[in-house]
Amino acid sequence: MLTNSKAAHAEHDHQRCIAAAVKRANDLCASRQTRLTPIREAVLKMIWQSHKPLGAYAIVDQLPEILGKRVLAPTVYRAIKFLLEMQLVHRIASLNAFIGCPFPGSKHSDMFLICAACGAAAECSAPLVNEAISQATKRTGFQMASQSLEITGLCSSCTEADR
Amino acid sequence: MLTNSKAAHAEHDHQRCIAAAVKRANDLCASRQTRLTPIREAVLKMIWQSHKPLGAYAIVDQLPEILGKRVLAPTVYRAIKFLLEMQLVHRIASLNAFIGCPFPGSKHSDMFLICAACGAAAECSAPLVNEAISQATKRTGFQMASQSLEITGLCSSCTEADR
DNA sequence: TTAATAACAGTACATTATATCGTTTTATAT
DNA sequence: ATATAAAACGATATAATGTACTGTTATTAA
Repeated sequence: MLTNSKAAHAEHDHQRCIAAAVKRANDLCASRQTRLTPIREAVLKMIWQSHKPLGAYAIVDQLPEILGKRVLAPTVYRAIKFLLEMQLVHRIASLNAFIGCPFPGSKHSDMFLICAACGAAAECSAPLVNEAISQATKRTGFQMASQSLEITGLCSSCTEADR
Repeated sequence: MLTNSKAAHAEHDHQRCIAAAVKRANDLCASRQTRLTPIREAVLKMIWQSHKPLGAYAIVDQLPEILGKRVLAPTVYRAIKFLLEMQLVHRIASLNAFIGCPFPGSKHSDMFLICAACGAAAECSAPLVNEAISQATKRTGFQMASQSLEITGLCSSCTEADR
């Protein structure tokens, strides 16, 4: 199973984590001839500041720290829209919040493991889950276009912390 | 596979469908010693008016037709909260909308098949999917508490209509 | 009947998201 | 290099969704 749950739910060099995400973003935009403008890059960095899904207005509030100037909600939403289209971030519907995608650019339907204690969310690729969903869906005659699978609970770090 | 996708996505006697849902609700509330008040019943009926997930403010707007008087948003949200707690309705996070539950009272984690064409959503129980999710989740050390699985696409009726 | 609890009415407000329009910046074609 | 078109942004306003809180009414339990 491919997963970034270790990265999301445990200690790691997060500055490097952010830098890698920005590099992937730059590469992706270059290959698609789209522009990772300063605002878009700042929003992406902001979202990657932690592994916790971040709301749009939290981005609005905190963006000056990274961007050096204040921007308004529509600007942030425009940037988010772009990042979603580039698949650089995902929207967590159950939280109205956004999280960085570790595998940008390629089509994928992963599940998200959202920790109710620490707030972190891990994107987790589970082929068998997708296979089961695909089969179950087809069997009803439904033609699937996209899926959203969000799991809430306690991540391994927070479970251990409990004991 | 248990599914109500036929009911949701095809012609059927919908008045009976609503009546059955209200009866289940009455039974459930009786057995749990909670009250299906006129407002709660009206909200439930409203949600069951179609198999399309209904937004809270759509309920506010249309409820007078069923209830005979106007109620405000907090009242509707209170009723929805109760119906959610009784598991008489589900919230579709990706739509900010609510849909009647055909199997109320019992704990279950079903997938929702949401048709982008007709708007109908079908709750669909898929044990193999849940099993796969459970396994994949456990393997990361994550302790699952709840899940939300929403599929978007075209239902069989709308697919056929395409041809 | 009274006290406690649950449900509701109403106001205000918080949060999330988008429409619109004018301006600036960037890319493209001459 | 310059004109033109397209993309991105700034700013205002407002829509849509959801909740906090206070006081009142209805229901239940003692």
